[in-house]
Amino acid sequence: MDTPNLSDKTEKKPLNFLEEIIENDLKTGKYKSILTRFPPEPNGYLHIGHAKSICLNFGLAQKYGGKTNLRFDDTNPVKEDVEYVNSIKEDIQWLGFQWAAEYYASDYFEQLYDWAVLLIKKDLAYVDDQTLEEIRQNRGTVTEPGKDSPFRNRSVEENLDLFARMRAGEFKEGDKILRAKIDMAHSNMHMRDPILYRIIHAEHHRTGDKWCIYPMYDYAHGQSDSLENITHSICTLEFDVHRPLYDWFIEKLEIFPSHQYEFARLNLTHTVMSKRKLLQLVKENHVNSWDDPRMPTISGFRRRGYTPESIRNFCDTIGVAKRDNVIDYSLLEFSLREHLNKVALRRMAVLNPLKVVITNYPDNQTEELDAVNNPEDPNAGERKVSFGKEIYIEQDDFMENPPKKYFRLAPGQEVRLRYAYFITCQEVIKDEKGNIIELRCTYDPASRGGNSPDGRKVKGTIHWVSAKHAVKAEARLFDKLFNGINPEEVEEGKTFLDNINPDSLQIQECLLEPALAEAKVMDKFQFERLGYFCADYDFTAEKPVFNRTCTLKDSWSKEQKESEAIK
RNA sequence: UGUCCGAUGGUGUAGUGGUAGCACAGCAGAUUUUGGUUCUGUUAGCCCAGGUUCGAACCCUGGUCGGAUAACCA
Repeated sequence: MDTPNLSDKTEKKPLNFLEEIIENDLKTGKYKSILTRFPPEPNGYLHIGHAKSICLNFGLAQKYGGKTNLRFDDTNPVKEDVEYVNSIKEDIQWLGFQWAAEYYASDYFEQLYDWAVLLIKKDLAYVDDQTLEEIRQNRGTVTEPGKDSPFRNRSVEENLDLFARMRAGEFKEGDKILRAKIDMAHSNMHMRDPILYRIIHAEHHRTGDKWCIYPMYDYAHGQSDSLENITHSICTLEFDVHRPLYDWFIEKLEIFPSHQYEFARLNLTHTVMSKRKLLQLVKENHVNSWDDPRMPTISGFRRRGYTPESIRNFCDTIGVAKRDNVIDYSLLEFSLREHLNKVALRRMAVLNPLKVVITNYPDNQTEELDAVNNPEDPNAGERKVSFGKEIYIEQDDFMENPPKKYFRLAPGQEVRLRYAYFITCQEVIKDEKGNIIELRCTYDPASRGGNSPDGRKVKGTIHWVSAKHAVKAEARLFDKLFNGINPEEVEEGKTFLDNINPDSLQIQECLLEPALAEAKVMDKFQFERLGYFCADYDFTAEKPVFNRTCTLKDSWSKEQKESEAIK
């Protein structure tokens, strides 16, 4: 697929606050070049919110000639898995980015341990025997200071001994932890002797059973940044209150001073964005998989038919700032359509077929008509489509009693069959229940290709497939997974699951022009007047399966709905 | 209730003491062999109150509202 250059429109964009910081750091010589990192925990699949972070971290590095590391924040073995590691790598690459180096926080466990020993020796860390509950109690509240642990003043020697024995596996989970010795009365709760290490007797997906003590996020993250000489450590807003601690470790350990900057995470209307909830949707089978096309995961969007370009452009368009935001889903779709419109080949397919017999067309005749592959791209060329006496059109394209300004087919009304002929509806055939089952039309042989030599105009052009040549296929039509702009906003006693849209997936048979049977998995098309579709992973030539990525903008049906609403 | 962060059209995002701009969405029109695309026009905004200043979205003070934060998660 061609990838038009979408970057030209970003050239003159004003700087965001991160770019300002970086340009200043470069200008003042604080850094010669920048190094960012994308640090996911491998405990789930990446979602569109991560895409924002990826585009930011990799994009910033690209823009300023720096590099970006991929680092898995794998400090909690019970939640993590290699399945997630692999999916994360695939998603980043699919988005179009390549990391300079691949690291794991677990690579640093030995170094982190040594630094913990150093902190103990400096009397800046101690082993605490309090229970989880006691620790919670003694932490105080936002208005009251906490209380020092009775174990806070253990000797350096005792702490060293205890910590070594923690590592050696002498204690049960919860028996002991290592804490930093800072200030139990600090106004920032994160500075009230934060926990550095806890005991977890679990198999780690990389280090196996080598360790039974694991560093906490706060103790691991900044030091990992520092070890890699990360210059700009970019994370979301909720880590803002962690920054003093991030800086504290760097200062006490006297290591490379990485700096943390926070931005507002992405929120999308009609979507949930927490890994916990997405995991729940998968585990409880509300969707079929992490890459279900209705999921806001990167793999879900990929399977749905989104292009990496459209997602990157979206991330670029929404900008980055520090205020909370909720992005309108339509902006994502705009970005998608903008790209697909340029690159997707046009094809004809009928979702809800209505048979049309052209009474004055020769019985056994078949014609090959020329059709443009993409009016937006002359290089896309043309194709032939077969035409015959019997065709199918869309049920929506005929009305027996049409309203005003209905440009499509109606009794006595003439329309253009795209790339074919003008036809006029002469007769409506119904079954015994009164359902319209067939139309009898006449065609104007002089209008071959879609133009009449007498210059007469028709207002409507509709798509069609030849009955004799059409290929049956499965169409998967998606709607929003959730009702309501914010699915997390629920009444008492309800959960976001109560906002699930029961009609988010509709599977139906459809008819395709034959060229579509030759598609390859993930090929993207515009089915004219219907929307953008992409060949699903389940697609085979024998049984084509297409996902509707999104509909086309449709000012007609919108107008219709409004006028119906008035009635 | 402490600390921290934030507040510009419906939604995002610029503007850093001198005419509030851009995108999406909306609306209206033109073009169109997709009721698509494209093009044109248009509706709509500085949280409030004081202060500094010739001049404030921007600086100061005080409020208000929203968010984060009190896991042995990240």
